[in-house]
Amino acid sequence: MGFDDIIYLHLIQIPSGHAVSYGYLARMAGYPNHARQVGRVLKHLPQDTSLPWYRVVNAQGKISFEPESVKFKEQLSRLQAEGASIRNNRIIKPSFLG
DNA sequence: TGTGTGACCACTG
DNA sequence: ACAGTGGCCACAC
Repeated sequence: MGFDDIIYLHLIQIPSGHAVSYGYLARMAGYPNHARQVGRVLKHLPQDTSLPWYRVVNAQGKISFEPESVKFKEQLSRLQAEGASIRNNRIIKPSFLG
């Protein structure tokens, strides 16, 4: 079980309609200070993955893609489709940030 | 071995 | 609220 696998296991625990931060997911998996590595893992997921990568945002509650990018729009629409509460480009509750 | 990079974060002014 | 800064850690050259 490598770091990536641990992250996957915790990633799939995030309930629909919720979002967590990279740092929260890292701590959740037992790796404090590894927020950047979580970002690296998600970046390398295949395009057709079934994992809920879009439920991970940064500690400010914002999507970590350029607002005009395709990925940004996909993440936003997926979150909206699940009923995540979003105000002013920020993911609000229900979510676990920090 | 050294260096630059990044889907990050906390702190500061 | 926002930008700058320093810290963080794995990975690719």
